[in-house]
Amino acid sequence: MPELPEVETIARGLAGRIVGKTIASVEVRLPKIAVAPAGVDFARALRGERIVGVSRRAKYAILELSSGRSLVTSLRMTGRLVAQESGAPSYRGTHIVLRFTDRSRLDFADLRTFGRMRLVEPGEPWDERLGIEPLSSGFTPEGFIGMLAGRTTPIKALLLDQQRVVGIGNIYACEALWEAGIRPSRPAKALTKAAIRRLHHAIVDVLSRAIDMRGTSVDDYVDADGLEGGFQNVLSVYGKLGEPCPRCASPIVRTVLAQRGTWWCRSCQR
DNA sequence: CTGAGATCCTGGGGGC
DNA sequence: TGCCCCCAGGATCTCA
Repeated sequence: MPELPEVETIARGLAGRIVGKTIASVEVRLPKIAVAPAGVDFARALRGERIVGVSRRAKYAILELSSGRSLVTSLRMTGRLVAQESGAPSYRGTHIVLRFTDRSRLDFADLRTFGRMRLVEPGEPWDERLGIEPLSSGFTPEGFIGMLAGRTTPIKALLLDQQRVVGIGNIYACEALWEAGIRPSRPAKALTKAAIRRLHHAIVDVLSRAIDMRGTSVDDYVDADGLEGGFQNVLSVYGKLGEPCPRCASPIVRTVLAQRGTWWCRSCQR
């Protein structure tokens, strides 16, 4: 599942591969994937656009286009955004192909077809409901304390809520809660300020380390060059049912919380 | 506002 | 071995 570190890695990789290129043609093989404003033809509108930048907001990769429009891509669970040279084979489930004037390509593949590429007009609000970026200076321990105040929601569910803090998915929610020593089911309002500070630090730490290691490849994630990340090799609890906790050696358990598999240590997460 | 549940898909795992 | 069934999971929408 591409979360913040994976999308950040993809965006950085794409920036080095496709910025400056001009779109010659667009092939839409599965129309529902390509979203455009009413009356705008996705493929036709993109033709002739030059890629002037690639960025990330939350779990979205954003191609900034020369007209001022943006191409906002969500990968959901199995989406892949890969820069390809001319003639390179496509991944299975490739639904949209951007062909550049130098004949290289940008492929969007998604086996489960939950992802989207959305063409956004200049100034069109598409991210109004997104919360704060956890790696921005605006994400402070004090602000995080205020965000959790009075909330009865299990802390893990709150971490997954993109209207609060963006970019955290199931993997990094589990890992950050383990690092902070917090039980995933704890109501947010029941956490002490000290625990919230630990969690704030753990979120920033886990996401930063995962970016340094170019993301976590547990399912389908690959970066813009088609390469796997490295953070799956240093996970502490995610997917580790029955394995010893790296901190206290108790076996890792799996429960379901907010409809998601949740791995944690009964002994040292309180 | 808040939280719960349904929805979308398909590969892969479990059961027999 | 083969086949069928069922489920995970992010974001969005509906409903209470």
